[in-house]
Amino acid sequence: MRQQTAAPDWLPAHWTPLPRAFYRRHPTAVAPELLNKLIVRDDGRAARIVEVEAYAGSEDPAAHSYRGQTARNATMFGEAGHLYVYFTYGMHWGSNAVCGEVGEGVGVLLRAAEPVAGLGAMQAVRPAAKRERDLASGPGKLSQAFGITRDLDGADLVSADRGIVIVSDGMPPPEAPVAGPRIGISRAVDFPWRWHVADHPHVSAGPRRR
DNA sequence: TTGAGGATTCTC
DNA sequence: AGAATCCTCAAA
Repeated sequence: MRQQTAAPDWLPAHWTPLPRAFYRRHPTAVAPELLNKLIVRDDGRAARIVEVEAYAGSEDPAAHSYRGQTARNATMFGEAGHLYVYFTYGMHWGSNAVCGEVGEGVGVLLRAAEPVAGLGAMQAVRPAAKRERDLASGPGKLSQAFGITRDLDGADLVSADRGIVIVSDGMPPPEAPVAGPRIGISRAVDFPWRWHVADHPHVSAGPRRR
């Protein structure tokens, strides 16, 4: 009989986890295709991904993995389709989907999403959010809205072994996603490796203008 | 052992 | 514009 990973029983019927092969490619190929996919937790929280950035390991001076594997970035060097969670600025968590082949250290940062279910639970853990579009319109906000911290580093987004998964509900990626420079980095600042859904209100505010 | 910097967010 | 806040890693 055919080997197939069973979808978790808490997942709505028409929400299909993205397969391992989806992630096992270069992050610049994966990133724009993650737009309009859904990130989902086993308590019902779900949000549509509207902004992402690719980080490409040894070819990318802005990547955490640029100088090779360390304790912090070890998950990035593992199997594609797992969640790489990092801590920064003393208080914020960032969530990435590991891509490529084992050992490459590449992935896609999930920068912003539009909540579609479990908004009450998100608001409860995002007290600073005044409006719906404040819930997950930034990498730290998205992680906080979904309760993503160090505990979930390494979670498998394909099997949903730890109650978090990325799925398709049938909506395709945008035909013309907006590409541009990544935000908040100090090296490789011109790589046009950030993509977002055009004119979407849940995209992050972007770099502070000077 | 140290300390600069950080894939940010919030409030003033 | 400035503060918050602490982990990581290279070694200035």
